Amino acid sequence: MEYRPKVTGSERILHPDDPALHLVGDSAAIEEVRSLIRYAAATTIPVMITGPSGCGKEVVAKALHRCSLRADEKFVGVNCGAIPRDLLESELFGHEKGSFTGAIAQRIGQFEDASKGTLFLDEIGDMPFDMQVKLLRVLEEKQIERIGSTQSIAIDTRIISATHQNLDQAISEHRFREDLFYRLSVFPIDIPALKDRREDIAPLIRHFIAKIGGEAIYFSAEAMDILENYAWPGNARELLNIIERAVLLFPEMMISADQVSSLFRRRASNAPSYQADALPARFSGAGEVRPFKHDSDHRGSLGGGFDLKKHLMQEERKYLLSALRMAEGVVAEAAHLVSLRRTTFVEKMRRHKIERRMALTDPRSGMVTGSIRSE
Amino acid sequence: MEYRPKVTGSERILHPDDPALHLVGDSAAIEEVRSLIRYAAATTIPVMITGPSGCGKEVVAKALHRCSLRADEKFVGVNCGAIPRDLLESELFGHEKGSFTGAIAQRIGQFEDASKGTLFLDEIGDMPFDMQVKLLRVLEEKQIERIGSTQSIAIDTRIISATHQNLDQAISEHRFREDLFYRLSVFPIDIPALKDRREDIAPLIRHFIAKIGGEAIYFSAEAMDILENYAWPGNARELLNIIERAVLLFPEMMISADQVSSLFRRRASNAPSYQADALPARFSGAGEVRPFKHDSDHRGSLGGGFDLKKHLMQEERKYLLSALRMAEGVVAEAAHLVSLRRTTFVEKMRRHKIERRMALTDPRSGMVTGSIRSE
DNA sequence: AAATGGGCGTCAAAATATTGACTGCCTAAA
DNA sequence: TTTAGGCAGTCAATATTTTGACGCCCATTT
Repeated sequence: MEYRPKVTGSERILHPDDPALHLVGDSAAIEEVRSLIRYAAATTIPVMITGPSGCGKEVVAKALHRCSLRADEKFVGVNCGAIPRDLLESELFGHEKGSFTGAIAQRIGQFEDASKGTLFLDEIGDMPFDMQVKLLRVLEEKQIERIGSTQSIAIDTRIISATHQNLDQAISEHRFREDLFYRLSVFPIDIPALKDRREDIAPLIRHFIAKIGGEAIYFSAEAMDILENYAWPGNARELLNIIERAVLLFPEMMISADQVSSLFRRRASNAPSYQADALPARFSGAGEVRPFKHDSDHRGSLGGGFDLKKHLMQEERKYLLSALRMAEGVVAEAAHLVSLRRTTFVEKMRRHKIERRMALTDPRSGMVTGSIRSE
Repeated sequence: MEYRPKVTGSERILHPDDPALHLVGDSAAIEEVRSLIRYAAATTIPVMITGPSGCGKEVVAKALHRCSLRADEKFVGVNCGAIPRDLLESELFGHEKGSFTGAIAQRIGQFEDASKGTLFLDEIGDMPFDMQVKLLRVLEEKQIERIGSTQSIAIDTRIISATHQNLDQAISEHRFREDLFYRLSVFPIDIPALKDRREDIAPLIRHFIAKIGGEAIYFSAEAMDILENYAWPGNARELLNIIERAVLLFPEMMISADQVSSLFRRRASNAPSYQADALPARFSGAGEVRPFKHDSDHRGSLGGGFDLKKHLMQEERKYLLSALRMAEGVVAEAAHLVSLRRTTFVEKMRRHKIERRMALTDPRSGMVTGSIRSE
């Protein structure tokens, strides 16, 4: 909604790469994040990005990096929660050859690697307490020492940290150092959960579909309803996963509400290694005996939730009606239009309970030829 | 569809209704038009809107009116080209009772009607030469006389004119008065043809579908390609007509490229009065004898361009593959998913030449669980 | 008025599709 | 090693769909 003038000319000193191009969505929250990024990009003060997991904290960090003055330098990311506790120190600061068991060769730490650039400390809330101490010292002295070395190396690294944890609580529980917190959170950016900015869901879906790049997919109106009203506990990442599944499962299809539901019901066997472990459970639980010979056909759609025959019938019906309308009720021509024999068309009409006059209920008279359109 | 801001508060003197809300599209051209409108809205100088027919000149005029200081006054439109030449004077200036044959009663002209408001003179280029003289005099004197009256009435009307003609040429051919032109075109706004701002096509399509309001429609990727690359000689109006047809003919459907083509091939019988005049031509030309027994199925799609059976087969195939992928290649479960008997599913697979392993060619390993996504 | 031509609905034969039964394979449990 | 159970592939019986032929109706032309 915001209107930004195009600066085609010369200047543009500051934002070499406008972050609006990298964040998706037009919600007030995202616009706010955008302007925070623009502001922070002009500085090197430490930025703390908070928000539930999967809401795109790395994306924001990278956008910030890319429109900062360090855009041409390295962006290095470290997931402080994912790296085993005793490797984290080496990961961050590096080590000299032989400084501990397994230290076969010298190794440059991420701080050094990101020198002049940006270091992104993800899940900082999960950093072990003793590492927090070391990190704080480094930040204060602006220099590091590799493990096993006594030589200090000056660093000039912009720190962006992120966490999904409530650090206030972590501090009060003494799991996180308050002084470190204040040093990292000089400029806080909070990203709300996806469910609190539902306007962004549709743009994100479009973005993901385009980004994945394979065959396109389309969602029916009801399907979009479901997607926009889901709680998205996994936020944008979960949405991406769902869209990836959808593109894989339903390429070049119009995805119905039922099918969207089936996307959420994730398959029992998640790990591809085992193949049979979860399958029996699926079957034992579900119906199995199922006495045959229901006299009619419309059994209440089974496990999957959708029904090929029903779908094909609906599709056929829509086409029959379209053709009949195009032919203005002339069955012979309608049949011709969809490459059917007239008699076949008639039979199908009977099966679908379609009557010729249903094609003629056109409320509009003709095309608008006048020039002033009153409403 | 029309949006009128609630002026609950006090201020908001200038743009009570931002035109961005009424113009669709983000092309540079439209952005330019928007800022021109914003500028002109603050004044009462005459505005001349030029551009090919159907490109939305009335829309622009209304947007301008609605965000001008006269937004609360009347907006009156007159199509100078559509009104018979001898009625135009009366239409614009009104007449006294009995002033000419047929003047049964007194009539207020559009100039008076639009007093304090905005008068939109559409297709001004088609205005008869002698009317141009009279119009010029009115503009210069800022007062009118009803036909058959000698009383002058002061008017305070903002004039917006529009034409699809090249007025320079009309002037050089002495079909249009140069002095009138200069009086009307103080502030010119030119709207480019739709084909010169193709970025606007997709937003317009979305806008029209929403505006029409009925059941939604969807376009396949190739269908959108066609729509975006068509020349649109009728500009936005033609696009609207096409979308109206599409919504009517293909409600809640995903519209294929073939179907889009059929939207353009407008029906031979446009006038509903005759019904049989054009049909014979369509039939005599097309194939009729067509010796049966082509050994295979793929006969070259007939008249209409699309083929229900083929479509249903494609649809079926997509569903079979989806189900098979969801079931990770387990036919029995795939069948279950789409509510088919296993044997039926197998038969369909054979017909479609689908093999079980086609479901297993999944390039991605699993979901991304790490947190830093490199690209 | 009769003839022509196109369209509509119906029907029974012909073409297709669906289904349950049967067989064999494989794996996991006994 | 045997057994049990799930699954895939095939086939003939059954069910459904498609199709050409026929008769009727209406409007226009001769």
